[in-house]
Amino acid sequence: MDKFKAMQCFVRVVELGRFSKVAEQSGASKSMISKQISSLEAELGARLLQRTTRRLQLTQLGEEYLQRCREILRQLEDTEAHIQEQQQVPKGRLRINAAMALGLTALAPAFAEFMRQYPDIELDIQLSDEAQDLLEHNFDLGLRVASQPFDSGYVGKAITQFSYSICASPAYLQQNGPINHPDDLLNHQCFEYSYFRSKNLWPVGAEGVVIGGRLKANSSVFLLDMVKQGMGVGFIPRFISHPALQSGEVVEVLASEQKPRMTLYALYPVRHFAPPRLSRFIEFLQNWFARHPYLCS
Amino acid sequence: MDKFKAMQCFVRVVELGRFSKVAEQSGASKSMISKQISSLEAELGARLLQRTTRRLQLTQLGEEYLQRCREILRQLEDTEAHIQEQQQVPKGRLRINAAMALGLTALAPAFAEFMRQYPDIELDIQLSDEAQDLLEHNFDLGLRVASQPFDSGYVGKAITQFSYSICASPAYLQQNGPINHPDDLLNHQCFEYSYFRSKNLWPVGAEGVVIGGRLKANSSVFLLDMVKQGMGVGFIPRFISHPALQSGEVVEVLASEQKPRMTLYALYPVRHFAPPRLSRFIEFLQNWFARHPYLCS
DNA sequence: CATATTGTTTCTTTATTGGAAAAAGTGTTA
DNA sequence: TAACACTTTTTCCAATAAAGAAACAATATG
Repeated sequence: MDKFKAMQCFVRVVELGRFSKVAEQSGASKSMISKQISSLEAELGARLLQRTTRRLQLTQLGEEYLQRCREILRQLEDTEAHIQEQQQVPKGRLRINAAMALGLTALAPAFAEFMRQYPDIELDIQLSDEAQDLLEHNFDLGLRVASQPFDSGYVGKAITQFSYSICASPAYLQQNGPINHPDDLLNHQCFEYSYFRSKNLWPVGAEGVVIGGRLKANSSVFLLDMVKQGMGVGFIPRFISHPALQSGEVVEVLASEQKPRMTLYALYPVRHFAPPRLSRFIEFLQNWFARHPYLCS
Repeated sequence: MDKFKAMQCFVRVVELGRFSKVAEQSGASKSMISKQISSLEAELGARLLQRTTRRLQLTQLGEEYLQRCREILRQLEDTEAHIQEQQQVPKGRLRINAAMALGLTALAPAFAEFMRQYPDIELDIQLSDEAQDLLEHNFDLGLRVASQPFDSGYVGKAITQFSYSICASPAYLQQNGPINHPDDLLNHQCFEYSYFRSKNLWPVGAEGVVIGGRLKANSSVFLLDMVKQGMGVGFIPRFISHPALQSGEVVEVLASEQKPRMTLYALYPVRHFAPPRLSRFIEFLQNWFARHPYLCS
């Protein structure tokens, strides 16, 4: 039996509260988790968890063991991070959670270049629209645009800022008339983005414009596509619209108006020693976005 | 790979200085040790030991890793000892080194009873005439009659005291005359015991008697056998002669003379938490000898 | 330069791990 | 009280990894 794995498993079970959750989350089978815990108990000669099919309860011994397991595992992690620190070539696995739209657009080329630059680091990228709990899902890193405040226990590091662009297709503008002033938006089909805090208030011009239109969606990528098809005007993050703007498929209007910016944050659990692969990745991202300023302008 | 085992192996290799020594000592094959170290290095991505066929040398990284390994392993041991502490039934393995003569005589029935009393504890008994280095040979406990001072880093706990007996066979005494006074020994075949510090000076009577005879051997068990066969007189630890005295095969002479005593010590490495099975064993031995005082009288 | 010693590699055997599915347990609900 | 929904545990089989023997390679020593 691999005792460290078993200990890790035990800690995880306590954290998530159910065997099956640990199983699906760690990509192992339920039986495996059960066996790990059982063999740990057998080796110690003590029951760690009092379990019914409905409830898991730490025994007194389990409680004590848990504390010590955590300490030992932390120390092991620190040790390995410390060794890695002194190596030229970082290696290991990074499990990253990122916002879907980011992953599909701005981050993809950055990830690709990172993989070229660090051939010994494996990536496990999970894109999701909802911000996932990093600890629960065992992520090393989350990449999120700042909206919700960070949980304590996490470090949030600003990576870059993104700007928005107001886009329409040339054909649409031809048909529906130009947009030269924020107030012009009132006469246009403006798409609403579901996750936008201010809903149908676009923060452009002095005090914003309350837009109206027939389309509302929860995906900026989807909205951009509708813009391309000439269905209306979108308030689209520049990192999404950038390629389409370059190719001329869509054009930007009200470019000189002040629009809010959003900040991309890297979130990761606080630790004694962050594994070097993680520090490197964050540095890399900051550099990468510094070298690709058009996404922010 | 079982990282825990590998770390243990690594520490051991550094302690013993050679792969092959660890192999034979731990009962594994050389290839196993080699693989353990290699896979540990592979996982860390760093070389721990610079090795030629003649010399092992810790790399700088290896040195640091070693420290941390030791710390982690110690903590793990403490944790398990602490858990065991709270269990009713101690379990595990005890690797014990004992003096050959002790094991063959006094200790054998004690071990047997211990095994009956603690069915979940395995024993690995290594009898040897030379006192072995406990750490090097990975013993949990050494049972030695006090002679050499204890190394620092070890705890020595007195278990019991043994007395000596001066023995001869009835037939021998019949032929060679009785022994009623220490000086009578001068006219008898007295056996010399090689490991005796004072060699041919028997510490009996006021200032001892310088004995003479034709037989010298390094085993009291062997000497007793020669006594049984009527070849002469032996200065024999009582725990060895006891059964023969009981059966009448040999008789004791000069029983009322003062003779030195020797102390049986349990030696074990100092640790934060001694595993309960070890504490129990030592307690057990003390009790056992308290219940069998005839060995000491 | 031969030799003895030691770590590594290779190959085969053996033991262990891991997963799918069935079974058993447990609290809830009809 | 019985059916149920949801868990953990067990069982069995396949895949994987560990372990050992022996041949191999490397290197200080005399």
